[in-house]
This record gives sequence, C-alpha cells and structure tokens, in this order.
Amino acid sequence: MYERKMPLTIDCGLHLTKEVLNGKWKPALLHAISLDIKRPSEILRLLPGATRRVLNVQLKELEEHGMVEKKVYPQLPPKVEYSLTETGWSLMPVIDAMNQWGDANRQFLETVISQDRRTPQVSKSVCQLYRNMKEERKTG
Amino acid sequence: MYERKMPLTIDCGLHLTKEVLNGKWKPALLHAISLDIKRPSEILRLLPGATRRVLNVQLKELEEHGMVEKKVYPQLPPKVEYSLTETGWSLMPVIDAMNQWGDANRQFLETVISQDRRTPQVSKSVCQLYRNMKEERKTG
DNA sequence: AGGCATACGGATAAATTTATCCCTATGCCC
DNA sequence: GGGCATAGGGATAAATTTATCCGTATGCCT
Repeated sequence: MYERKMPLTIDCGLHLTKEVLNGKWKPALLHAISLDIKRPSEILRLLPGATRRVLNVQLKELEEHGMVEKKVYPQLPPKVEYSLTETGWSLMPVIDAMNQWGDANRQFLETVISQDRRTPQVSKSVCQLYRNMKEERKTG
Repeated sequence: MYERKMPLTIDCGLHLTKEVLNGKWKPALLHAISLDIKRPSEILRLLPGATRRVLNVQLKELEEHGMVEKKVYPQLPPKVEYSLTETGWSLMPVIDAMNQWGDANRQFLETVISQDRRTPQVSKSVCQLYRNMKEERKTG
C-alpha cells in the first residue's frame, strides 16, 4: 500500500474537506450512496467510467475516513451494502452544492475546459442516470 | 506544458466542479482572493506551504477556467492583482461550505486522517492567518 | 464443465500533479 | 556591486493517483 512521503496539509477546513473528497470518484460515490444505491455492483453500473478496482479502493478510503459504513452479509454469493455515517450525511450539503454549481454552469464550464491547453477529449453521458434515478425515487 | 492523455470525465455537475477545484491550492486561492487578498505576494505569504511556482500555475488555470481575472499594472516593480469573476463569486458558497464543514469536523477528521494507512506527518498552523485577517477586516 | 454473478485485492504500469532548481527583468537602498 | 522586492516561467525530478491485468472464492444455471 502506498505511503505518503510529503507532509499532509491540513491547516484550514478547506484542506481537510479536500482530503476527504480527494479521489476521482469520491463525491460521486457519496452521492450515489446517499441516493440509496448501496451495493458495489449497483454503484459500478452507475459509474461506467470507473473500474471495480478504483471503487474498492476509494470506498475503503471513505470508510477509513468515517464517511461510509460497510455491511457485509455472510452469504453466497457475497452481498455488501454501504451507507453514509452521520458525518457522511453532514457532508451532503457540500456535495449537493458542488453538484448544483457544476450543473448550473455546465455550458460555460464545458467551453472553458475544452479550450484548456490540456484536454484532448471528454467523456460524458453517464450521470444522466443519476437524474433518472432521482426522478424514479421521487415519483415511485 | 502537460497534455492529457486520458479522456476527461465531465458527466455530472460533481465532476465539473471537481475539475475546476482540482489543484492542491485552488480552493484556498479562491478563498484568499474573495477576502481581497489579491496580490500574488500577499497570497504567497498567506500560504507558506505553497511555492511561487505552484501558485502561478494554479492561478493561471483558475484564470483559464474563468474563475479569476488578472489585472497587470504596467509598473516597475510589477504589480498584479487578481479578482473573482462573476462565475468565481458564484462558487464561493461551495468553498465556504467546504471550509465550514472541514472546520466543524476538524477534530474528528484529524483523528481519522492521522490513522490513515498513509500519512506520516501533518503540517498545520497556517490558515489561522485566514481567520486573523477575516477578523481584522471585520473590525478594522 | 463452462459461464455468469457477487466481491476483494496484489502487482505493476501509466498518467497526472507537485516539488525543486534555476534563470529572466527592473528599481531602490546601503 | 550586492541584496531586497516585484512577478513569470522552463526543465526536470519526485510524489501521488489511476488504470490495467490478473488471481482468489462460491453458488447457480445450462
């Protein structure tokens, strides 16, 4: 397992939060779990861009950081369910704010990001699933 | 300059926001600028952990992403001032939420993070400056 | 038996981000 | 001249995060 070499910067709240959310899929994972999408295979289907491996790793980090809890059912085939902890729930306003800001500024952001000196291509189309699910859960 | 090789994930608002905030000091930079700490040298003094180089790079990215504007005064010695754009300002609620959540959960987070399998040491003590400045500006 | 689903994680390569080192330029002051 | 302050950025190494590949385990279905 990887071990840090440089000191971690933890001075202000900003850095603490950043550390917890540090990982390509962590905000999305928290969001998914908050929507009651709790089994690893469900989550994976929701995030086609991610591999099983990364999800495992980042879910474990979220668990170690006390944001999610993992329940393992002693069954075969195995069944695992994640849920948010108290602290995890308290992060949701931040996640939601990020999500909303990004969506609200999507057009602008896609433009500036694609003009970025980096950025060769972009993968979209996934999280529409989120919205569908949210609708289903609202109406259903 | 570095050029991406993997496609950028941009599907949901979460990823868009993450991309804009992607950089060790970006939230702190936006926060500082919002507090009217706008000259590079001032900002640098505020963030002792960061080097001049990184700040330049990340400020430029923030500028390219349309979050900040850079005003160069044709003087000698040179004078530069950054300010938030409209869009940049609209991000502040997110930044503030992150900052507040981190501060509110500081004790818990410091504990879990230091128990992290990684994490050899931690550097603190800096952003107290933020708070001092905030006070000064309030009372002064 | 072979293929599917569930779930986990080691090892290593590749990608990406940060850190370091070093050089440019100008004016002021001792 | 030498040192300070202002501000910017190339080149490269090091650190860190992601991506890939592969192997483990069990039960059900055809």
